[in-house]
Amino acid sequence: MSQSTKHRPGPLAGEVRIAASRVLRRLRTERGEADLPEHQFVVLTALHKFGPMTPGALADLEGVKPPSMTRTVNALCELGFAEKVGHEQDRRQVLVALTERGNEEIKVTRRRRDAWLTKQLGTLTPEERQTLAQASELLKRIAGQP
Amino acid sequence: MSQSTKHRPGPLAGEVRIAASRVLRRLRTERGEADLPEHQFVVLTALHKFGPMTPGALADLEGVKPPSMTRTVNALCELGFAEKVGHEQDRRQVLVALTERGNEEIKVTRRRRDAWLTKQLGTLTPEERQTLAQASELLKRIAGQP
DNA sequence: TATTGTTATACTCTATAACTATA
DNA sequence: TATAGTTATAGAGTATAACAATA
Repeated sequence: MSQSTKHRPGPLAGEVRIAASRVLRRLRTERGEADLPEHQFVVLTALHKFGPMTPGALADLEGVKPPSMTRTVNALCELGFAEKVGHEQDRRQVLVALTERGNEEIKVTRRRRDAWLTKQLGTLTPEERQTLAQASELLKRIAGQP
Repeated sequence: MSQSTKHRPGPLAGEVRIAASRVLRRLRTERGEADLPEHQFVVLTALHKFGPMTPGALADLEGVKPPSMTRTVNALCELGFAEKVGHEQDRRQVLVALTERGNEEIKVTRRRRDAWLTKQLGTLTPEERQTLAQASELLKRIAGQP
């Protein structure tokens, strides 16, 4: 396939999808036995990023139904990584907040997961790393905030 | 965070991981109702790429245990996307092969999944697309073949 | 005896439907 | 009556252990 072909949006889409899939697959492979399940970990990172949220808002954000999020939140609470706080105005609602232990867990897990990728990136030239930094910005822009 | 900081392997690893995660999450969101479950689809693509394989080899490749792969392969066979063929030399083994319908399914699914990403890439400049093309190559190199 | 694949069984995560408490 | 969250129950997908067939 020619270079110019790969720069057209259609063919490039396949290239980007494959590249992203393979990197994430490798990152998953490098996942430690002690790591939290992914669906629990992403809730911790959401709480870290947006602050305390209701289970309903977390369910919407993660694209699961409320009963599933109830389970996930309960598991995180039992592990001591999150806690439920009553909403002050609306007593139907519950706010889920990150605990100090949860915050620490995020940091440790990220370090462990990124170890392999960091090593690989170290084998690239500074120019290649710059290309990846720019590409990361573009991809995040395309994908939107969440 | 400064530009130079992001170009160091450690911080860059986080950026790359986040960017890849978000793009794949959006792609999953855009997934059609008619699409095969991911674990079935990746088996079809493996058969497309490597040709007929045993269930055991597929299990190793996808990182699941043999009983799980038996289930997945059976589902694909019932859908008519794959078929089992007896091994000629070693009659303990079974070869799983892609059918013509399975081949067609791969093409259709890929087109559907990449539609959203293609549209997003169309909003970028040619230079930005070139950056993404180069980055895709780098990421595939880092991640290795599978 | 070792290997390949399957069956039996249990656990996890998800969903839909029904229920409780509050607005 | 509507909304937020939970509980009850069922459906996928995966794993471990035990089994059958073949080498």
